Amino acid sequence: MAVWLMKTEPDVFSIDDLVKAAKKTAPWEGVRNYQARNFMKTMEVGDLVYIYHSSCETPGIFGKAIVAKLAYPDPTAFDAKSDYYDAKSDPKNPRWFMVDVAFQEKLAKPLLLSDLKNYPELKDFTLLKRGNRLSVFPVQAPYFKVLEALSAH
DNA sequence: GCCAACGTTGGC
DNA sequence: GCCAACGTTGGC
Repeated sequence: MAVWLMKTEPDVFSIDDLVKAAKKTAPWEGVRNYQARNFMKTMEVGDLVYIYHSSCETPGIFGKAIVAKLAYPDPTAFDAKSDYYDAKSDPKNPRWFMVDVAFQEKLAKPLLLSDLKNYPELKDFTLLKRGNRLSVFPVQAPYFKVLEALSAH
């Protein structure tokens, strides 16, 4: 089982929105970055996903989800009315993909970015690396262990 | 293929 | 709102 982190702006889609979604499952639409897309294409059903809230008052990891469906074409790329529309994505050769994620849990104690920065063992964690803007990336085992330990407190 | 200009991300 | 960092675009 692989572990991932996916960012979302809670004003747009939050962990609470995932709780409220039908079957507590939602398509992770709107990713328009090739590296993030490529990571989603390698996800497997059952993989763990940390849900991170960005561009908000208190950025941090607020919950966990599970990959519920393998990557498939993101239909919003073909919808001219969507914010995520991409005229250059050909339906016959889709450019953008997404997975479905199913809610697993909200963290009793969120892992706030401001707190995570205090742990030297997370210094090289992708999330905390200078200039990191990637919205989907793998969480390596050592960092997974630290995050699990911290969220268990 | 280079690289300047531009757009986006995201913390603060 | 600011701005650093990064990705993408497009002229050459």
